[in-house]
Amino acid sequence: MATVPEKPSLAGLEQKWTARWADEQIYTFDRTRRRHEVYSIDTPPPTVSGALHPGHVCSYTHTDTIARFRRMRGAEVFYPMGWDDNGLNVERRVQLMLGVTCDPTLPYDPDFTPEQPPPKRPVPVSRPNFVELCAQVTVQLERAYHDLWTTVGLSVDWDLTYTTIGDKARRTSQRGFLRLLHEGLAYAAEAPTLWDVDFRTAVAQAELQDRERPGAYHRLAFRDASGEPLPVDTTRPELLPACVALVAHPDDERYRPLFGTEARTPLFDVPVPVLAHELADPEKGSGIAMVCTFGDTTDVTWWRELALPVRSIVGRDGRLVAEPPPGVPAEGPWAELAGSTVKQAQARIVELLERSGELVGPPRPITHPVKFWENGNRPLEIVTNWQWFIRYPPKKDLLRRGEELRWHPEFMRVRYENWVNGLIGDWNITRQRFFGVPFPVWYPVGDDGGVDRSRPLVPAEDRLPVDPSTDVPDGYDESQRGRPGGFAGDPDVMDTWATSSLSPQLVSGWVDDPDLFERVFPMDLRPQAHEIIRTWLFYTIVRSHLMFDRLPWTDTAISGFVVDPDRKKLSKSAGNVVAGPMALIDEYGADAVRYWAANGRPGADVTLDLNQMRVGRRLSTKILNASRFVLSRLPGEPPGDAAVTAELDRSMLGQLAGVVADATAAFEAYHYTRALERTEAFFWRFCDDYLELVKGRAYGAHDPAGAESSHQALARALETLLALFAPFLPFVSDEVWSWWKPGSVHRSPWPDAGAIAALAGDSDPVVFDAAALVLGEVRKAKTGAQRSLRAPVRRAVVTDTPERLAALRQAAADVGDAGRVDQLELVEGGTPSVEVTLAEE
RNA sequence: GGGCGCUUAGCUCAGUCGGAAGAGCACCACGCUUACAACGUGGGGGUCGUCGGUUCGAUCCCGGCAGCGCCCA
Repeated sequence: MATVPEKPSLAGLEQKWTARWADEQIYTFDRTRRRHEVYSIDTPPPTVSGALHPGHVCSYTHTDTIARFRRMRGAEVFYPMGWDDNGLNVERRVQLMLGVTCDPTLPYDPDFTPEQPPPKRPVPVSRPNFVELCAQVTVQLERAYHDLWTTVGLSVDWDLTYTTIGDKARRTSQRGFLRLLHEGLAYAAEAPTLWDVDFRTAVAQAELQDRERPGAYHRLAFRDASGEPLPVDTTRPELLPACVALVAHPDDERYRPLFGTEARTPLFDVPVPVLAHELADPEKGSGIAMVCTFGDTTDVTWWRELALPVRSIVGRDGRLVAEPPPGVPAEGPWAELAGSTVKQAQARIVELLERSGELVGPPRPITHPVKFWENGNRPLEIVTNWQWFIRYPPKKDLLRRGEELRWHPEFMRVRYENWVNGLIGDWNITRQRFFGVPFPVWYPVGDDGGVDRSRPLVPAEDRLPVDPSTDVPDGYDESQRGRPGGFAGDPDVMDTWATSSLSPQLVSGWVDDPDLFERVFPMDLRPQAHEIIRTWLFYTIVRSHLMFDRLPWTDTAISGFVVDPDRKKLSKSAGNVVAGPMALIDEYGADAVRYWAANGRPGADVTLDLNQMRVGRRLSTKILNASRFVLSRLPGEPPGDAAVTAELDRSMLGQLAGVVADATAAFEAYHYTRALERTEAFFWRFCDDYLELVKGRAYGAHDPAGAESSHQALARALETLLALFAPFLPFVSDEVWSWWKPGSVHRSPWPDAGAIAALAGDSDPVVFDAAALVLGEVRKAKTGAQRSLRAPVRRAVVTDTPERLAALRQAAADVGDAGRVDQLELVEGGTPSVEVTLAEE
């Protein structure tokens, strides 16, 4: 029988149950189960950058409630965790924490230890040293994440944990790349590339951000074919030496006569063609624009579509290159520009133009959007560079995949469609960084010492993962590295998304565990935040489409983000420090923090609301106390065949069956918030009304049959409510479960609405409602008279319809007990009322 | 400039099929009652952003506008 603590408490439940769940392997994936029995989750690997905030807890809790529901519903849940420790975020973190910077030209120093505290000026270290430090830092940070996730009660199987920089990730990533390469879906090209001059790396379209920046139109005096002045507006006069054409709109009457003729640039006197293109905006500036290689993405489009030559002037360091572009003499103005930064070059060239009289009027200041890398500090430049690309499938195919996928909430689908429709070019997966997955590629070095990028050397798949900077291609030896007739490794690493876009393949054992892969792939659920629909979700669909011709999962649940109340409310309230997630758990308990999180619907932003956490804590306490009461009333576990005979009990169970049906349907549709709401609302009615009404009968105040009926109803209702709460409040629900049941509630079956309905039989919901209503009126009378709720009632007269009175009559004795009513009279009549006369004091 | 979402009590939010506005918190009052005073019981509190349309009837459906937020350009 139940062993109920004298004074149940929430204190220490997290440690107690976290340890026990781990010991008993409650969440361990049973890999003997077949695909149709499995529910598999493609968990977002959090970026290991060190900053944990309540937002993490929120969205991961959402997923956990779904995982727990599915597990109780009978599915074998495949729920891994991953760490995104690959890429630039980690590099930046390491540079900051340890005061080091990577210099790939340095040799490895096995004895290097970072200075403490980190020096102000970063110490250059070799690439192997740098990668080593990245690995050390991520291990530290991952431990903190692991502690938070277990304390908040995520039911992940930790044996399945992966990282995006580990061996398996590199194998998966490199194999995925090689497969696409063999099919011609990955290719290398020397192409204009968005380039961050500070971080010295290429940037993908998805990582762009427009920022409003001040600029100025400068009017430059070109000359047309007949030598007449042709003023052209530009915001980037420094790119004049890179000018390869002028364009205007085909319908622009002002410039139509010039199409097909040549103009000459000011200062440099270089001939450039005047051409027509729809993208030229007649409203913008002079209506005729310089095409430079390359000022912005429109330049790239013009350059490609109009088949223009290249005159590159900006180098990868953001400075003008030493050699002038073709057609521009090295002497003269170029000599004054070479080697200067873009900013310096602009000032200089404006001076030169003013001196030559080729600047028309003063510059006109404007504010315009400029493209930045989302992590960058200076505007992006466009440089030509050798890069690896993944070829996108046709847009219609990608859109069809978006339609196939079930989105929760539905409206998030639009963001995917908008993104696909706006795609330009292919996916550049090359990053000129250090801590990432290298391309598994070498190139032959010709006898002249030149690297031949057109004939890449690739390893067999069973050699993966390889690092071309230390490994050697088949048929060569290390002495031939960089030598004429030898080989050279590809120096770059992949974009971190090129790895994380394979997360379903990575966790499912695509490269090393075909048996597991069969059992969990394609997966069921991709939970993630909305701001990475255009990156992670999109790229994952692209990879799965190209490699498997199918969606990687059937459903995606998109979470909103946590809104900081300080930003909305008092911004300067004294001492209002935003608490970290661990501090919140310490103060309110993990169940309470989860309760707050679960109030955020899929796709909706969640306000960080400490009050909701208090409410969650109160609910948890209530569950302890109510359970203690119920269990202390049961003389033993009621026999399985004990019938529920009292109409009040059946009415309550009938309503509970409805709640179970609702909660189940809500969960199936990923509306966990609604499932919680329904459960919680019923639970409070169960406590406030049913427990009060049934108390006397359960004590045995009347006949044994009535007592037995109440015992059976109480036991069934309690176990049902604990199970309904289990996905949200895993700690307190398993605590109570352990008082009287074997095993864990989290491996127990989800309640069956049909079975509860069967127990209730042909029950009438009005019995419970009417009894609760009268009890409420009796309380109101006592409160209004400022009397104790124990105060006896001499007489209560209930007026209502014959039907409702008939229902109430079934629970009359219970109402009398609970309200201490001496005489309960039922009168048929028009206007329903309850008249209460208290006994004399 | 285009798209999406939101706007309901002081606060955080529900509101299903178009049929008399809901919960919790906060506030006020009362009550130590044998599960719970870290509690319970009850009460007050609304022009459902705004203007128009459809309808016998609109928080709900349609259109315009405003504010807030996000995504894209």
